[in-house]
This record gives sequence, C-alpha cells and structure tokens, in this order.
Amino acid sequence: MSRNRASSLAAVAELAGVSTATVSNALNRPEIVAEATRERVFAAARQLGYVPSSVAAALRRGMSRMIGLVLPDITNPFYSAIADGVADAADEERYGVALCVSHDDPVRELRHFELLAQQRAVGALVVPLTAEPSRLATLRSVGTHLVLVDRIAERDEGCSVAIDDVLGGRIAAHHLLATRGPRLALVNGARSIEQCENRRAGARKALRQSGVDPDGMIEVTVDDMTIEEGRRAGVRLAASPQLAGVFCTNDQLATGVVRGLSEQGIRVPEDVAVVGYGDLALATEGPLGLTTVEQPKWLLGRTAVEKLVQEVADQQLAGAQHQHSATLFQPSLVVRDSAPAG
Amino acid sequence: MSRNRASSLAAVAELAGVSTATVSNALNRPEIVAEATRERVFAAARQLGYVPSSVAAALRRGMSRMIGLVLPDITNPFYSAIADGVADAADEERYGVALCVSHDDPVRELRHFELLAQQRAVGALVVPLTAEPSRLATLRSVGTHLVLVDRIAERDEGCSVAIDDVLGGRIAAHHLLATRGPRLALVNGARSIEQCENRRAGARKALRQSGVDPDGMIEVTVDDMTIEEGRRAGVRLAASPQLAGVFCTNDQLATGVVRGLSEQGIRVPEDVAVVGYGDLALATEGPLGLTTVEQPKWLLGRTAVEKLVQEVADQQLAGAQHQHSATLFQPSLVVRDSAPAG
DNA sequence: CTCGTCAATTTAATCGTTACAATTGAATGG
DNA sequence: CCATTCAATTGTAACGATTAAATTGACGAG
Repeated sequence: MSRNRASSLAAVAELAGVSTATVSNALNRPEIVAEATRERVFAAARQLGYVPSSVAAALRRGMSRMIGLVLPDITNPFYSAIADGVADAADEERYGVALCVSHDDPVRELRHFELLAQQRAVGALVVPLTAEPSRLATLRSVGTHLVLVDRIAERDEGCSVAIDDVLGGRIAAHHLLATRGPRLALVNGARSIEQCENRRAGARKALRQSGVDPDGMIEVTVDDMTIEEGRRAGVRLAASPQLAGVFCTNDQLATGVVRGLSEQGIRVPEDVAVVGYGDLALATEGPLGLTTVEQPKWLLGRTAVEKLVQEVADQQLAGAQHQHSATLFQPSLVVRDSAPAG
Repeated sequence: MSRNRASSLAAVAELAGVSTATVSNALNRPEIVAEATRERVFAAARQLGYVPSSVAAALRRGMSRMIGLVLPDITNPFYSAIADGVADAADEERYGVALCVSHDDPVRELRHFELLAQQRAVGALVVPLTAEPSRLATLRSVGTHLVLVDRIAERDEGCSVAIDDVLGGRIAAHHLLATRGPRLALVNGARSIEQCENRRAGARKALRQSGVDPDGMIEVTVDDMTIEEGRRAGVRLAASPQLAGVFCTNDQLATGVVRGLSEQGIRVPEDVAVVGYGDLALATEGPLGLTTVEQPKWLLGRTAVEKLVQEVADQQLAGAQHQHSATLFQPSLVVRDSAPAG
C-alpha cells in the first residue's frame, strides 16, 4: 500500500528547476509564465504525478471550494432533483458539494452548519424548515455565504431561489376553469404548510379572475398528503353534484382522488378532470397520465449555485457591494390524460 | 458585511493565557489537560466565537474528514437511498460527504476522482460502472481509500458492499413456485447488465432446485426496463397458456406487466401472480400493491461508510495490515397483492 | 554608456493546526 | 536531600500552497 509521496509543489519546482512560486503561477495563471518555463513545469508535474492540495490552497486563501447543500431528505424526489441541479452546476464551476441531510432535525441541521463553517465552505445552499436567522449566525461569522432554496429570503438573510406556488395554483385552477367550468374542488394538505396555503391562494385567485366566487370551491383538507388520503377524498367528492374538476396540491393526492372517484363510478377525465402538483414520476407511472404542475426543480438547484458563485465573485471585487436577490421561478402545466386540453 | 475575524487557536490561547498547543489539546484530547485549564480554554473559545478550521487541521494531518460519494444519478431512488444511508452514517462519524454525480460519464467521473484526490478526501465510496482499475489510480496515489458499492471488488481493488442479486432472483422465483406452480415467465432487461443476468440466474437456480427445467421458463427480454415495455410484455404473455406467475427484474416492468395482462383480461393475482424487484415507491403507489424483492439500500450506504472508517482506523494503527472485505447483503421478499402468500 | 521599462522569476511571509521534543514543577521514594 | 518519575504545559517545526514585494536581466531610448 503506497503512502502518499510525490506530492508538494516544492518537488515539482525542484525537478523543473524553478521556484515554487513559479510552479504555482504556471498552474493557476499560466499566462504570466513564459511558455518554455510553463512547459517545463507541466512536464515535471506530470512526471511526478503531482496532485495539488486544495486543502493547502484553501487554508492560504481562507476559503475552500466547497458548497454545502443542506436539505431535509435526499430520498424525496423534489429534493433529489434540486441536488442534481446543484451537483451539475457545482461541477461546472469546479466546486465540490457537501451533502447534508437534516431529516427535519434542528440538532442535525445545526451540526451541519457547524461542520460547514469548520470546513470553511464558501457557502451553503439551505432548503430550510428550521432556518431561523439565529442558526445561520455561525456560518455567517466565518464568512460563509448563504442561499435559501425553496423559500424567499427576508430582509438580508441572503439570496434565495424559489418557485411561485401561487402562480402554480393559479395555472392549475385556470386550466380546469377553462376546460371544465366553474364547479371545482380543492384537495389540499394542512394550510399551515406554506406551499399548501400558497397553492390554494393561487387557485382562489384564478377563480376570482374568472368572476367566480372562490368560496364556492369545495375544499377537502387532509392530514397526510398520501395516495390513500387522496382516495378517501375522491370517494367523498364523488357525491358532489356537477363536479367539474379537482385540483390537488400534490401528485399523491391526485392519484388517490382519481382512484377514489373511479371506485365510485365517476370517470376521469370524462366526468371529472383532475390536476395534480409536482410532476413526480408518479404522474406518468399510473394507468392514466396525470395533468400536473411542473416545477423547475433542477433549475432551482442550478440557480442557487450560480447565485452563490456570483455572490462570492462580487465580494472579491473589493469595490461593489453584493446586492442580494430573490428569484422566483414559474411553474408550468403539463397536460396529460387526467385533465386534457380543450 | 463582517469579514471573518475571531478565528485562530492563537487568539484563544492568548485570551486563556496558555499556548496554542494546550488549546489544541484541550479541544482534541481533553483528558490530557488539567481540568482548570480546560475550562479556561473552553470559556475563551466560547467568548471569541472560535470556529476551528478543519482545513488547517486537514493540512497538518494529511487528510480531511471528507468522504467522496460517487454515483451515477442522485434522482434514481436506488442511489438516493444509498446516499441517505451514507449521509446518516457519515454524520454519526463526524465526516462530511462530498456528493459527485457522474451521470454515467467517464470524463466526469474522472474529474470527480481528481477533485476528491485534491481535497485529500479520506476515501471514496464509488458506485461504479466505469470503475476500471486505471481510473482509481489517482485516488490511490494520494492515499484515498476506496469502497466499491453495489459491486463486488476483485483482487485488491478494496472493500466492497453489494446486494446478492442471485439470491434475490431465487427468492422471487421460489415464491412463485411455492404459491403457483412451475409454469413461470421471466421479464428481464438486457443480460449484459450484471444485475439482470444475476437475477435471472437466481430464478433459474430456484427452478432447478424445485426439479423444474429452467429452460422451460418463458423469457421476454426488453431493451428499456420501463412500464411501457413491461405492458407490452404483459400483453404478449397473456397469450401463454397456463401461465402461473411472472417474475420481472424491476418494479417498472412488473407494473407494466400487471397492466398489460389486465388489458387482455387476465386478472392479477387471481389468474397470474407477478413479482417485481426493487421495492420502489412504485410498488405501493399503484392500485394493486406489488409483491417485490426489497433491497437494503440504506444499509448498503451505511455499511460502505463503516468499512471505510474501519479501513482508515486499521491503517492508523501502524501494526496490522487492513484486510479488505466484501459484504453481500441479502434481499428479502415483500409480499403484497400482486403475488400473495399461500 | 546609462537609465528606465518591462517581463519573468524569486524571496519570504503567511494561513491555522498538530505533534514531537523539551521544559517545568511537584511529588515520590530511598 | 538528591534522584526519579510523572503530569502538565510549551516551543517550534512542519503541512503545502498563495501572493505581495523584491530582484534580475534584457532591451530600447536618449
């Protein structure tokens, strides 16, 4: 088992017959080194199998090329799609991604923040739940930048990227109104969940814009946003006379509602149209393709990285102060069988 | 925007009126420092909001507390479950996880290896596809340890953890044989895929062990292991007389087969039983719960971390050489509606 | 021939920890 | 009372890079 030899700039410098400074320059700013020297350095580096230590570089520079990604659950497709975007973008920018799964546990989350601070991560992308300003203090204190994901930042918490849930709700409801008429139902999770509340608000807005009284919308609220709860909601809704369309605030509920309605002899989409939210794999896996609101998850992750990189760059240019910004992405409707067009 | 002050052991040392060495000891090996001193150091550290630099520590120690996780696709539930296990275990051991998504691209994979080598990661957990020994050389050369995940290591490639696909196939086929009799069909992906080949081998073994000629098993091979291809296979299989059970080498295929059979008026499970593989969300999301082979994905990730940690520990104890090991986990059958018990 | 200019390179000072060897007292034992 | 031992602490040399400032020549202008 070979131990790690051959390392160090110094060894390369010696072999190439130049100083370490020149080697460093040849590697990092090739343009300021004479071509002949540069080649000699490269050759020496190759010959020695030199692997630069970004650890040493990080120490000297005061920050490592590492981006923290803190999210509640990597097995959740919404988050793993974000992670995918983050990984791709970080890769392009030559940053590493430190994955931290908080499992909705504030203790863990805090531990992760400390870890990132200790690693002198250049920044952290946080999908918060428990992101009270106080927790973020540790990170800030060592100069770690912050980008909030899937939530709009307040005051000067930092940059943020999110998806417009109100618009998503509006789009969904609008589609149902336009294709089926005003007699709609909403199957939603607890309104204490911000996303649920916003999607509902969007749906009501759509109704109002069409001159329909939003209070006329049938609302079913479930505790767990699961297929089974959706099915039960579907069964209940089957009894509603003249029901034209159902908007469910996630795809699990929508799948369940379709199933529940079918059990009661109500056909989807012939009798009732159903729209889901999220565009999970689930939406295409069922026997009936689900019309649903798609979220640019991958882009969310990507943009978060870009904002972070921008923020770091801004800071390095001593001059300009960085201006935090919040980006709100627009979801879009994917029309499938459960609520076809026109 | 506050820059990062308050750092450094030295500051803490000064405030506590001791040397930096003592501060370092108080923090890392509290037991060798007198209690009074220790308290004084802690107090000083707290007062200054001291955040240790694991970067500097890593430089000094020659390795960082960072584990690389290289996998083909984080949005794939199989891999994200592994990642979840890795994240949990790493968290417990106070290691960081550097997420690298290779997207089946050797160029990217190589770049990731280089990145990890430069970061002086303590080790890498690699879910290979493209892991030819040559690629791993860079990592090895800087002393980065390696654990192969979802594949058995050869020779001295390193430790490895995997799941016994042959056994999984055997379990699935055995269940069908025991509950339905010998007239089985197999719906499989390309046999060039190791997992597919192994699951098939297991199924044939089960037949043989029951005294049935494995060549009598109907085999349908598909290019893409998707629901749609499964459906087509199901439609075709509906024509087979006396068909008792179908083993599909993933859950997408199984879902499709159930659908295809149903379309042709064959009822599952009354007329034909269907078993899938993987226990994805899909298995519980459909109208009919899928009997399927469950893989301990989370445990796979966890164990990979443990092996790595063990390997590092072994190496530190100058004495003993580390003995690489391969762990093969056993999958198990989850019985649901598509192929009920007895 | 001298001086300034400029590109190429080197010198040397960090960055924040760790760990080895050396030091300091105080306590123990003969 | 001196010699040991031992626990607690300290001085200091790395670890491997980056970078500001200094140095070196070479060259053209005056």
